[in-house]
Amino acid sequence: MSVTTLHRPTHRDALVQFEEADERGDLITVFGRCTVEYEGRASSDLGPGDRLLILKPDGSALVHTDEKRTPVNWQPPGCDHAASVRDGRLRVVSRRTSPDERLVVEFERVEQFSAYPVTDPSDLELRGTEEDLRRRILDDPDLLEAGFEPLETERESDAGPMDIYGEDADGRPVVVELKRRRVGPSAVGQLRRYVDALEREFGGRTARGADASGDGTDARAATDGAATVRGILVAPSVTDRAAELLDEEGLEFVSLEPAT
Amino acid sequence: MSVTTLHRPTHRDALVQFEEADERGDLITVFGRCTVEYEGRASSDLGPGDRLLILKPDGSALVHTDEKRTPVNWQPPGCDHAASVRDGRLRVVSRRTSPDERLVVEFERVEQFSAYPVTDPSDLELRGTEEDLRRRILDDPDLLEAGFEPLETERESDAGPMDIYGEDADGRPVVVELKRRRVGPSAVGQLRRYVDALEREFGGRTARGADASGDGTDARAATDGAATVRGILVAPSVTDRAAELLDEEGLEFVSLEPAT
DNA sequence: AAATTCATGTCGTTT
DNA sequence: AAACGACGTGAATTT
Repeated sequence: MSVTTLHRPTHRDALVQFEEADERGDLITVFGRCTVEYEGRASSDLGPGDRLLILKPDGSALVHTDEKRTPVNWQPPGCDHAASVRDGRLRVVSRRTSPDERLVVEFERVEQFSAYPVTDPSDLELRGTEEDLRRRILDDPDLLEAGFEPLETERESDAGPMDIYGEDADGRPVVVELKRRRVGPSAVGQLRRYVDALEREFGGRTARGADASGDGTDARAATDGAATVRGILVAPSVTDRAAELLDEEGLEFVSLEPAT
Repeated sequence: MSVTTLHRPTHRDALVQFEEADERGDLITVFGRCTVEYEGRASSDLGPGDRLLILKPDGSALVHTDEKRTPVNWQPPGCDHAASVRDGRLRVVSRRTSPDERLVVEFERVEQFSAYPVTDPSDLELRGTEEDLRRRILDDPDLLEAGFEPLETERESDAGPMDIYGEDADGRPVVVELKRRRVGPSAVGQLRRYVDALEREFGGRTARGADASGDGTDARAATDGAATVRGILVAPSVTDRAAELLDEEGLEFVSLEPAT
């Protein structure tokens, strides 16, 4: 296991090492003054500057500047990397198809070329996800509200699969939408789509806007005879606008975090 | 301008170079066998493996494996990086506050340490964005439909700013929501929020669900006396589910791409 | 390959 | 600092 490094190599030398490292499946970095062109879903040009190019054996490419977590240009996994010397420059091209995308990095000078034999046997263990929040509720449904009974996760509907589907203490259907962090308007819209889909499915009418008092105790279910579906958004908190929307739509909110 | 590189340095030597590079504002890379811990908005653990750590002078940190465009662990810009030697390991900690987050990378062995004096005077020029799509329509409003007159961009409403606000040939208010790529259900929800907000503002009633024929020519505006707001989604294409939703909501779609 | 949704999303802009 | 939405979002999962 050894790292290959060239300092201020000729383009030709860098090219040779690139080919060998690519063959070995090494992770390659190239640092130097370069320009970058991208064409694909969008297109971009980047003038001369010093950047770090990273080529991974899985076919991804990253161009990093001195700022930002996000690369200034990149290519997702699945690309073919190729290098060549042309017009006195080291030219690296990373291509893929569907969608057709091409990234071209041209170095007028290479300050350093390195190749790393990367191996990573470990998997990331991540905690505090939406999945954890779901488990928390399924383990103790009363966290949502007393008497809640989860019946299904990822239950299918015309609007797609809902996070948790169940019934409340009165036997009314309940759709639960989970978010691991504070939510805005879009999460309310998402919950509403599920509630609407379920009410269409049950042949009931939407409660939307009808229960202006917001206490959720209107008697339509009795007078109307149709199932009134409750929608509950579960998240640590909501923004003001999302709270207004929830109110307008007759939807509910329960504050819960993924982990204790 | 020169790159500093150490091969298989002692932790002490790596530490010294880290301090100097950090002081200079260099971009630092460390490659070697390490473990990673993260705690903040979520938390994670990563067992031993060979990875490339990148520390940027803006305070961001990236831990890259041999796969993926996204780092396996990271810290956004604005963090303080610090290194130390402890228990025979080179320990790099990257911290920030609000939110409180901490990334700890411990190298049992450093294969290579490098420091790059990165400078990037160029700005990325990106084409094919939503902004380009907007300009296209404002330059030639007939692309949307004959007689459309844009009146305002980023017009404020209870539901937030809308992309384009204008009037059609009949003087009816029109909300336009732009997307640079194929859209799904959430874009429809977003457009609907703007339309609803505008109809509340105008004191009108929503057209939602009322115009089941979908031809948009119902006479409520006349019989009701209230302004009926039209909502038009502009994107290259829509998914089936999004098309159904548009239909249900009485909203419209126009196919347009950012660039010609 | 397309569709849908989560994400430690990140990033920019405005309040 | 919070809110809101775009992003060449990426990545996982299911159809």
